[in-house]
Order: sequence, then C-alpha cells, then structure tokens
Amino acid sequence: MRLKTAELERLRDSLHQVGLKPTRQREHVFSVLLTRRDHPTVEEVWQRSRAGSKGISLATVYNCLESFVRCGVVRAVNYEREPTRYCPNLHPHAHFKDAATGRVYDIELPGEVLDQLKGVLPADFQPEAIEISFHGRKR
Amino acid sequence: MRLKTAELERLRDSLHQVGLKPTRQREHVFSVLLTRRDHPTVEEVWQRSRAGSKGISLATVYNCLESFVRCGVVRAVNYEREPTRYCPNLHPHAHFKDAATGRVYDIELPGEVLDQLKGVLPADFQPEAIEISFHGRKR
DNA sequence: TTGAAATTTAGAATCATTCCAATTCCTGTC
DNA sequence: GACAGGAATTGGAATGATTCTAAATTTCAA
Repeated sequence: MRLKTAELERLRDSLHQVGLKPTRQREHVFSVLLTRRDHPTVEEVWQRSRAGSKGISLATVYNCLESFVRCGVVRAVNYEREPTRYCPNLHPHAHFKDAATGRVYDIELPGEVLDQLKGVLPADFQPEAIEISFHGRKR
Repeated sequence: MRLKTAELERLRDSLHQVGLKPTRQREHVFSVLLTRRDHPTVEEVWQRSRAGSKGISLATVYNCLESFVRCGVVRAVNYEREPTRYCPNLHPHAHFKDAATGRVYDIELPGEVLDQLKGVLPADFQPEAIEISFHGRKR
C-alpha cells in the first residue's frame, strides 16, 4: 500500500508542473490506483480509499482523479456512458472490454501501428490524442 | 427532406430484421439524420425533427435512435461524457473531434489499417467492434 | 508562525438518459 | 367497418454519474 519513493516523486513532480499541490489525499488515492492496476470507477476507488485510512469524501476522490488526469499521471477511460474508469498505465495502449465480464484490459500499441493510424488523417487534421477501444470477448 | 426509396427500404429491412416496425416517427427521424450528415446529439435531432412535422416527443427521439442502433443503421458516438452523438455512416471509419469547434468529422479507415490494428490483440481476444477517436485541431 | 491560496468536504444541483403508466396506432380477423 | 392484441408514442417522474457551492481545513512560502 505504501508507495515507492520513485512513484511518489513522479506524482509530486507531475502535480507541481501544473501548479497543484501534493496532499495526503492525493497521494493516498494515487497509491490505491497503483496497487491494483485494473480500471476502477470513481466509486470503486472511493471504496478502496476509505477502507484503509480515516475516510475520504467522494467529492475528494473525484477531485483527485481529475487532478491526476490534468497533470497526466492517469488516463480516463470511457465505455459508452458507463461510469468513467481510471487507468495509471502511461504507455501508449488501447483498451479491450470483455463483454462477458465487463473487465477492461490494456493492449499495448506498437509505435508503428500508432503511426500508421495517424497516417489515415488528412494533412489538416492535427491529432493531440487517440483513443482506441475494442469491444468483444476474451476466451 | 423526403427519403429516397432505397434508403427507406434499407431502414425498413433493418428494422424488420430485429423485429421492429417502420413507423412514421422512425422514418422521419431517420430522414432527419440523413439530411445533414453531421453528428447531432439527441437534443439536436429532436429540434430538427419537430421543426418539420406536427411534433415528436423527446422520448420518442431517444427510442428511435436506440432502435436504429439496435438494427444497425446508425452508430452511437461518445466523446468523454458529453451527450451521445449519432452517425448514419456505416463504412468503417474513425472520428476526429476538433477541439476548437467541437465538430466531429468522419475519417475513412482503409481495411489494412483495421487489420493491422486487430493484429495487436493477443489470440484469445476476439474483437466484435473497434472504436477509434482522435482528438485535436483542424487547420 | 502566519496568512493567503489551495484543498477538502457534505450536500445540493445538474443534466443526459431511462423508466413508467396511460394513450394511440397498426394489423389482421370477423 | 368494428374489434382485439400488440407495439409504439408520450409526458412526466425517476435515476445516477458528475459538478457545483460554500464553509471548514490544510498547505507552504515568507
């Protein structure tokens, strides 16, 4: 549950870069996110976060996750209109949602696939982000 | 505003295949969708649909769009948690959202790009649908 | 240590969407 | 043509994830 110094540093640096402060709650929620690298919803992060310590409000969990997304240490993942999920994997990757279980898996994306994908855009379209989601079944 | 017979036929067939009936409202909403091939929200489809005829309820527009998605003549497009948009383009394609205007563009996807993309999945992941969304700026 | 600014918090508010129960509309049958 | 049964439409209420608000607390540079 306790965060390695390197990861704590990374969080602090990233927060600092966008003018946000490292707080007890932010560090705790971040550690919760790193502890199990599934793709929890806010509600799930909240449950896990209050389990350990003195308690944290749902609003704060929302705030923390938003600040993580803003400073780039976490990605928000949306499937349809289901509750947003959060993903601390920063490598370029796609997501695969298993229709049977609802579980979301990370799929690593080789650079050349990304490049080819960007290649389909007409010249005047300048991409800043790409999101790729598969939907299907895992055997 | 009046639909070509071929497109009407297509709608009727598709509806029929999943056991739904062609109704005045469904045909009207479908024609609204085909008339301007942007990516309207439910609210926008509603505005456009009531403009012409005697009036249609918001609930019905939701119902119509849902039945279109069910029978496969329309795709639902989600960006973050914004209101769902609807797209009558059935060719395999990605979407590009211009950060400046909020407008969504269709990006045609060559088959080989799709194939390469499916190729990144481990063997036990069987995709049924892929969704690719770009986010950026159009010059 | 201190004070301004940022953060946390509980609860209210928002808003897209879904649900509900009551009419209305079809479609086929007598 | 009238009638029954099932589907579709409808307005309004309900839902539920998220955002907002305003007050209390914490952080941190000086």
